Amino acid sequence: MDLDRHFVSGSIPLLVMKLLDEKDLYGYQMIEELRRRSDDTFHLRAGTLYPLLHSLEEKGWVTAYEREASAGKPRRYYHLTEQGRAAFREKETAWNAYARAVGQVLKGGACHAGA
Amino acid sequence: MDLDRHFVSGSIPLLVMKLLDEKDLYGYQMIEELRRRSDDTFHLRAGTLYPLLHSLEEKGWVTAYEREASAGKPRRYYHLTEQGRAAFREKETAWNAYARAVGQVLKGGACHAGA
DNA sequence: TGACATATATCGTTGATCTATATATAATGC
DNA sequence: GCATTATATATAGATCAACGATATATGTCA
Repeated sequence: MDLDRHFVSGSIPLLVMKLLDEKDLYGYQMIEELRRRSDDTFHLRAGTLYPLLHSLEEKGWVTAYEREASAGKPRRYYHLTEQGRAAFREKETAWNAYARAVGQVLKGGACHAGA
Repeated sequence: MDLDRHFVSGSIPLLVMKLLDEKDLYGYQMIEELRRRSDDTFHLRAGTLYPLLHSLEEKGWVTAYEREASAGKPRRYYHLTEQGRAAFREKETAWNAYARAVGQVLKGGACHAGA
């Protein structure tokens, strides 16, 4: 990724699965889409994405199919399975809990209001 | 850490430095404090914290001094230097940018409002 | 012809975090 | 008295996500 590479860990699958939750995409497209949606904050590397997609496929979270493009190499589209969608929801919830907790500490947790 | 260990990377130094930005603490205390402030979300491990503190010391971001406790082993307190405070502010800004970008993508970035 | 964008893919390295283990002291239980 | 647990610090080895580098093939543009 970029920015500060040390905030990244684990959130890349989350972001990629979010894109696939909306519609099928091919790899290169995900890189561009992620860059666009994050206002140029995320620069996902090909060397990071493709192995990730293969690992998602092994887990049964995505399936892949090839389709010819009007020009250039055929594109490999990825589709999020039902299992993948469930995994995504879980990851999303976990991220929200995590980000909230970090925010809470950074806010100056000295006083933490109960409920 | 815990929760989902794959959201953690890089945020531990941030959280630890946040605690030290308020006052000097010893290691064991940081573990307890972080757990408390995050409502039991963060379970920082001793094997993670102490090597981290040593690396912060090497960078000149913290200094350490020993002080006797009323009982038990003497405690090693850590103090955030001016340099450390500057580094913390930077990390905090980077985290906020990162978390915001993730949130933006998760919100359903199809339409991204300019400005 | 060479450079560049598109598009997918693999390999070796780095490095943050984890688990396991070690030390020492004080309090608690048997 | 002796074992266990909590306090407190510390190191070593393993894991694994992400990185950079590299390889491939095609199409476009100069």
